[in-house]
Amino acid sequence: MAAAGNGSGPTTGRGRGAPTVKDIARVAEVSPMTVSRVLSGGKNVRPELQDRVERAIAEVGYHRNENARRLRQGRRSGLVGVLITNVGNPYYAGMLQGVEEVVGEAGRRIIIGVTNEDEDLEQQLLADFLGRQVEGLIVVPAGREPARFAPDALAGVPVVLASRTFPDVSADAILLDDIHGAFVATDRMLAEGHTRVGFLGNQVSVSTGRRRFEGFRQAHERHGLEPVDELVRLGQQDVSSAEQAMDQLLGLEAPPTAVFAANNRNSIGAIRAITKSRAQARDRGEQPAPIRLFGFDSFEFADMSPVPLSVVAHDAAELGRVAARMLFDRLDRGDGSAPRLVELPVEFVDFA
Amino acid sequence: MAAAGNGSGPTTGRGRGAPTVKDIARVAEVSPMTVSRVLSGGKNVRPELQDRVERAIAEVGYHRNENARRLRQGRRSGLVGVLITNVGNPYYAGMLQGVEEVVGEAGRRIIIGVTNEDEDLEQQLLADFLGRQVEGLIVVPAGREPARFAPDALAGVPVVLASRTFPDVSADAILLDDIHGAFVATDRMLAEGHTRVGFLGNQVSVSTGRRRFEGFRQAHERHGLEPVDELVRLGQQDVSSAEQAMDQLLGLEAPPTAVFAANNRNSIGAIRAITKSRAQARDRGEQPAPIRLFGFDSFEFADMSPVPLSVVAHDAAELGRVAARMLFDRLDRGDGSAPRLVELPVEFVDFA
DNA sequence: CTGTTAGCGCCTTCAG
DNA sequence: CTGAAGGCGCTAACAG
Repeated sequence: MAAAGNGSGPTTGRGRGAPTVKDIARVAEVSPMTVSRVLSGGKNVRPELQDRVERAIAEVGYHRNENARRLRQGRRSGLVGVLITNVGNPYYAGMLQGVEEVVGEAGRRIIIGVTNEDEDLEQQLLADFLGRQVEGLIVVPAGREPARFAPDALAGVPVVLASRTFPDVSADAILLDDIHGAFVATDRMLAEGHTRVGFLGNQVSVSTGRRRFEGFRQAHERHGLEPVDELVRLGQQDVSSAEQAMDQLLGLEAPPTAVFAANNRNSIGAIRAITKSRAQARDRGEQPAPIRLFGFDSFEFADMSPVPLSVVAHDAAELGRVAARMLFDRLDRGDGSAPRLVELPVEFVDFA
Repeated sequence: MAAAGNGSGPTTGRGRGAPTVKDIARVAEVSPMTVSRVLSGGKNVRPELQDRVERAIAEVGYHRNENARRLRQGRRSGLVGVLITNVGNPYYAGMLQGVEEVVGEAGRRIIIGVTNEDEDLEQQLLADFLGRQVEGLIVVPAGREPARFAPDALAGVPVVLASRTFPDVSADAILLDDIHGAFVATDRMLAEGHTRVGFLGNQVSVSTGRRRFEGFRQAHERHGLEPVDELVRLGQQDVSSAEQAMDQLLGLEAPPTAVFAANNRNSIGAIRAITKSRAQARDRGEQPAPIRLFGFDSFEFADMSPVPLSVVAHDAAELGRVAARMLFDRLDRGDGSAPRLVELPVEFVDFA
């Protein structure tokens, strides 16, 4: 039925804006307080009134204003702010999925912000989220400013840094076992006899970039070697720039015989470049030199790569789930305890 | 400095909870109204007071409570509720990215809900979003209940249905050109001489499933044929169930010589099954029969498929952007105008 | 330019 | 069991 009569008369009083408890009260001929009681489960309300109120609610299509409710109760919003750099990257999408699972089960919701690796935008979104009374934050930090994640800067709202962190930040963080993963991958390639190993990765100003390069370097050190400068390419954020970087490596006079791609964007770019280059070689009637490729991050279809590939595999969704659990832990316990740093294990998988 | 002295005295009065305009007013020795004026740009405030207030704000780390502000102003939340079935599917992640771009540029934020194809959960999330005063909704509907998207049910909050819709729903919708896409793909395969063409897709209770099957059927009709019942497999929602379904098709006495996969999950599952089956055939020393594969949705790595593949390509992010623009159009114009239905064009791409 | 009053929608508190 | 009063944090509307 959904009362269409909308104007004068004391029926709904719905001039503009959503109906309120007052409107319901008027229709049900009770006080706003009784409406509120019914909305909160109907304890201590006479069944008859309960009924009248419920009918009125259905009639006008009332939805309780959760924000006003929380304001009065002095509670925060029930929102968790999630800040990622890019939803298009399946790694972050997977992480978001994991966060959502845990946050959703807790009856809370996610408000998302995409920073696109822009520090100013990140700062703006943080302020926006705080203004919206988020209960906590899960952030893949874009910039090099740990200060903005200090408790003071966030009005005491807890934050979990995900995937990336800072040297001396006072916040929980969940990382992958970047150094070890990169170390083992590189070590394996060096043990196979490769001496010129390429590196495609993030800027070292990003902690994942720094840590994965560190593992790469340590493996070289173990073999009495050093990374070859001209084979190191940093800063590729998407597949096409990664492909270009790999093209450049392949075009060198002495190209690498093996490559470590420090994330899935770079792995996929490398696969594309190698595939293209091999096709061109065959067109020229040459036998293309094989390239040993090891990538950080697994991804859908990694097992179908046209180029033999090994990966440092992990579970992005699990990282998201753990991040959310760490956040809730802190919400429950209060922010007394010291910041925690968790590193998720990685696996090594070879795809023929 | 961030005032540490936190207890007695009229300095901050921050017993618990975030500081408020009153706290700032006390510290700056002005009235709350002056604080409010400064927060709103400082028009009509003496520079000296402005300064005092700004200093106080910085000192206590104040963030304006956006929810209370909006309550007073009678404005809604500045949130757009986005309901999708699964963030892990790159198609929906891409769509989310597109929505975010447009919503973010408009200075609004996204609150997300993941329905996991669960109708009850969908209904619950819709109610939650309305309670949170979302300004609009973008929904990939999970169920078969158009009623819940009627204006009455949503308290007049506008909704744009994305990717899927219902026969007689009174809401804006943005779809892909499903029927035509499936028609052309199937028509091509039939024109190549295939007569037993498999179909892997959604249940027909989902509009994309229904529409894509309809295109499949129309193409058969055009060639004087009918879809072969035993080659039609519906309801695979993920890669592994799609792979199983394709396994079954390949195991038939007369397997299909061509297959139309109606979405990316089914395409990838089919590729996996075909690849596996071909490897097994080769192991037995047999020459595997080639399979013609055409998939709806492009996806990263489609061009690197180990099985020759053609796709009905489109831009998920663009679908998201258009959905968001349609929503804002309606917010601006008011809900006077009739519901709009937009169909995004598709392209046909062959990967050797 | 500044402060006071009042009220957004809701619910805690206290009186009946 | 029910209602009236008052206030969460903020800002329009109105005084000064």
